[in-house]
Amino acid sequence: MIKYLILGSLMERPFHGYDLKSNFFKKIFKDFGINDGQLYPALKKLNQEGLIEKVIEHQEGAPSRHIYSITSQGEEIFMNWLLSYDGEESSFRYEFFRKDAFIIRCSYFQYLDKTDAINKIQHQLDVVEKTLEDLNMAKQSMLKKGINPYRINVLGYGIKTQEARAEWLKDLLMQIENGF
Amino acid sequence: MIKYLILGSLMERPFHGYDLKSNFFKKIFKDFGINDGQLYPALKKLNQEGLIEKVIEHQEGAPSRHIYSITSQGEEIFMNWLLSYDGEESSFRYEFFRKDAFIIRCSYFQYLDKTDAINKIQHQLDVVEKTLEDLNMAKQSMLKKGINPYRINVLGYGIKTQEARAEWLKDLLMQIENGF
DNA sequence: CGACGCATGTAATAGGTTACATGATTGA
DNA sequence: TCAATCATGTAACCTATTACATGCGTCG
Repeated sequence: MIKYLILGSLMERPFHGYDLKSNFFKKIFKDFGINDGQLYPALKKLNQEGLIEKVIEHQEGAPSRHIYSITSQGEEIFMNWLLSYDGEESSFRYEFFRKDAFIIRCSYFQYLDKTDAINKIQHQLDVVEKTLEDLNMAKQSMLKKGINPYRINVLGYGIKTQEARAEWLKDLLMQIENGF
Repeated sequence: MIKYLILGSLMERPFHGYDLKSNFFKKIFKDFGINDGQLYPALKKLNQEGLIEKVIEHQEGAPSRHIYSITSQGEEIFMNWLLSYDGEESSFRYEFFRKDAFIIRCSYFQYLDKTDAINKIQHQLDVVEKTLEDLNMAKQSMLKKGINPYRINVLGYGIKTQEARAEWLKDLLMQIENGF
């Protein structure tokens, strides 16, 4: 997946590794980073496969930058992936279950007493509301920058799911307080 | 994570591997399976760690069953995990981005022409609506069986997020048709 | 002087998927 | 007879995370 995230970024303009990390992947909203251990080997591999090419830019008094651009072969691979449906079938299987630590725990809240369960749900609600603030701020900044509408809509999807999560948590709290 | 899913199942009653796979993980709703390559080694490891113990039940004309129960040490580990907040902080980071093939593609729909984009969104909407049907049916069957309310609510969360996704997709279609 | 930002990378480990391997019974 | 169900497991692989390693410049 990181493969296509990198190719997709390079469709826009050339990037060097640190640039991708800080400008593209990270700046959209806090905590959304990519780790070095995945990024640099991936760039190396894509370069070896001929999907991206690099120019090394030497800088005085600073480390050299390896500036990557997408090749025509890379563009072709990217566009094929973009039009394909790979990985879309099993969407929901992984989406809300098996990866979401809170939701998994929630399946077992029957083993907690009422107070502990309520505390855990309330804590999650606080996390979600903080997340929503961050996402809304990120959206405002994207709107200001005139970023393309699809990307803003993707962020909008994040907001929508977090809102749904908050509503669900509130409803769950109410159910527990009323003894289900 | 699989570790706690297994321990959590064994809190309810003893299970053997195939039983877990078919009754517990799979039957809740279609396509939610666990693969052998993960389950059996995990059971072995948990047994070695003393968190679960097994009794081998020989059957005539059928393979033996390895029936696992949770130990008191396993229960302790499980309850500690249940009360902890491990993995809950970074929830949204992974949830809607980076794992969801359709959403990732959607960020790059600017590179598709309008018809292709609409087709892809419509296809996703069909998938989501099919998923919603499955989830709603699963919920009905859980209600009939009298399964504990927390678990039904978890399924309800799945339904809620898929409904939000469907609404978002419809809204996106409208935006595109109106030229954003 | 120490922390942080810039900039690159490697190594070890963890987690998960796919494919392979076996073998009996049951139903179409 | 062929496929499916029951039942266990291993091996190879891919992906991702954490930690380690280097080194200069700047700001407090």
